[in-house]
Amino acid sequence: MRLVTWNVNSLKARMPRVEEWLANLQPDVLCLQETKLSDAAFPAMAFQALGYESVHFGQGQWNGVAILSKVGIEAVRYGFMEGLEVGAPIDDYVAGVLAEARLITATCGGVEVSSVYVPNGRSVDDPHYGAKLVWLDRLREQLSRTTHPARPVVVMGDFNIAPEDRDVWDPAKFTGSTHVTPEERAKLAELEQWGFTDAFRHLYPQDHLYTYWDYRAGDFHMHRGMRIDLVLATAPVIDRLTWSIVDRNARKGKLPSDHAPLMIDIV
DNA sequence: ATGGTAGAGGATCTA
Repeated sequence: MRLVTWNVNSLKARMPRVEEWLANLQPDVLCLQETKLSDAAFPAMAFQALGYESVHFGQGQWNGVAILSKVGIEAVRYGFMEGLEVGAPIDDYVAGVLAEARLITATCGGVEVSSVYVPNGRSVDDPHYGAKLVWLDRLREQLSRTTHPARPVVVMGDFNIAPEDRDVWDPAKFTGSTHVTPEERAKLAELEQWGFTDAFRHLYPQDHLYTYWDYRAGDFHMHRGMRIDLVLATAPVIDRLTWSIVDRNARKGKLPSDHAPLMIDIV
């Protein structure tokens, strides 16, 4: 079974690349982030023609997450449940971020899959940064309420967090920035303490392995990237894990996303 | 010189 996560940075702009890539790689499950589409505009029929069922949680203009599957889509949940309370007290701004289209969950082929687009945070002195930390608390609480680490669970997507300094091309360049702060990394660590393993890192300990490269200044060709797209998987999935890869070829060529697809295969 | 590009929408905001 092949599962993939890909921040496409506008599915409208990326659809030709996504269709070509799907036909070539044939994953069983594809999680998308940043579709930037309303649900009405989501091209479910085009994906159906390629053999995929799909569910989408969109809001137009920004955000938007989806799950495509060839192995069924059951028990779909859109965003967060009511009644979650962990994390700092929230104001209207944080509540607004929590309500955005950044999380969709479904069961595909017996695996509980979530496609996540974690808030960027912008800068550490921006309200968006606080909202990012609360968002990660809510994700953990929802998982603890709705599932269990003894079950096959995968949370994959754009976490907008580099787990370690070696997950950015030059740690010195990121001093004082979001994506690398101890607070963000602590939220990731709490998810791992609950029962997740970083599947790609579990297989590949090497440095200089990235999933995102800024469009600007030729960063991709200069190997100036960040590993901020992750597959978090529980032990029943890690036990079945055979390999993982970042498809850098999808970052090349005409009109690429700034993120590459991250894939895992499980037996 | 705090730069650069891409995508939203149609002036700037977001990443």
